[in-house]
Amino acid sequence: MSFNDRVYEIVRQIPEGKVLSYGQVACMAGSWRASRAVGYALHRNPYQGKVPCHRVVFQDGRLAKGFVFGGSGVQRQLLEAEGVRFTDEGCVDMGKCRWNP
DNA sequence: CGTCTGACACTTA
DNA sequence: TTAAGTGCCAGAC
Repeated sequence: MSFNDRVYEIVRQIPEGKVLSYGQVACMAGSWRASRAVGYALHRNPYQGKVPCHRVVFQDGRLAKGFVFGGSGVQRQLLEAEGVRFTDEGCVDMGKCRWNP
């Protein structure tokens, strides 16, 4: 079990309508500073389709600039379809949609 | 094996 | 408040 696998397992457990920040995932994985590693792990995303990487956003609730799996616009569409609230600024309502068990 | 880069987060100026 | 700098982990060269 590596840090990378831990990240996948955590992201995969995110319920619909909820999102997580890179820092949050990194903290659950063991190191809150490994936010970069989290982003890179999702970038490779070997479990694409099983791991909802679109539910992982910035700490502010904003989406990545140049996403790889289809574009940030697609990510917003996916999140909206799951019930995630978006502001006019294109940010997710972390106050209500942040998955915090 | 050493070095650089990258879907970030946090601190300080 | 905004901007810049620093630190972390994993992968690629």
